[in-house]
Amino acid sequence: MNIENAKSQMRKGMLEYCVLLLLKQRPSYASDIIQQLKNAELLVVEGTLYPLLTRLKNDGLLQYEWQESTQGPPRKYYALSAEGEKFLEGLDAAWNELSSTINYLKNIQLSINNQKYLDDNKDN
Amino acid sequence: MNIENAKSQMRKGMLEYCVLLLLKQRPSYASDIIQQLKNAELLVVEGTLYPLLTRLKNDGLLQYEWQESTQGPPRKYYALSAEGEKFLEGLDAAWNELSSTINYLKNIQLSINNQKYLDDNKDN
DNA sequence: ACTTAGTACTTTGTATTGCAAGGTACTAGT
DNA sequence: ACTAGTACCTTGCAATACAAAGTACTAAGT
Repeated sequence: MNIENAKSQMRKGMLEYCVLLLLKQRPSYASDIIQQLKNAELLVVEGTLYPLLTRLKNDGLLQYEWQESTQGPPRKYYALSAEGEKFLEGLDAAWNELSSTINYLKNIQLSINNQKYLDDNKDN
Repeated sequence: MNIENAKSQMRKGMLEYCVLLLLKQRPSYASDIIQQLKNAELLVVEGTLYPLLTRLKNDGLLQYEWQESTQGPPRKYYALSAEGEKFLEGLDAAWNELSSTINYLKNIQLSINNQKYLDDNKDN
């Protein structure tokens, strides 16, 4: 068990949210997204991102259009669809829920828990 | 693609963190943990939790001891090991990172991004 | 024209993990 | 015995992050 694997698991699911957040702000192509996430200190590799983008597109949450580049092959610029925007609102809600759950768990007062522990076991 | 699956993916990895947070506060057995997470609005089922606890124990992050119950079969009370406490500190750091990454992505100013977008494409 | 380097997109195979469903076992009350 | 309640465990499946390897296009140097 290493902490890297745990972090990778934490990223799971969050990545989808992060990518949609980025694309809400402006259309981007894959390598650009990877760079932006790197700026936000979230490391993602191609083998993760490309299947994710394809999946989101197949689910109707994203659209793309090809754009020429002066620096190499053409790029697929992805952007949120209307459905994608709605979906993102759902993820916002999910994130807020999860975030407050964890803050709740981090902040439970020891005294309260100890009291509950005593109550639960008073008949033993 | 439904939002429920997305939420489930978000929970992935977080669950491990939540369970360790709970166990840091007091030793608990599986059904108790499920109930506590329910109170925190995080739904978890047996088929998820038991393998997780076993895994954490095999990795040396948890210990357990059997305790008699007046209400049924004996219970396995799990508690953090010393190694588990260290690991939890690592997860705390990972959570803080992820949390600030997402807040960063949520708060990027549109104006800044639009400017960058124009810069990136000024030669097209 | 050929080669090399850089950029971009794609696919395959593996490991991890959440979850539904079904199973085992212990205790207490009828 | 039998039933209900509680607790623990296992199996099989689906979703997904990631490493690694592959394809294709452009531009620059020879």
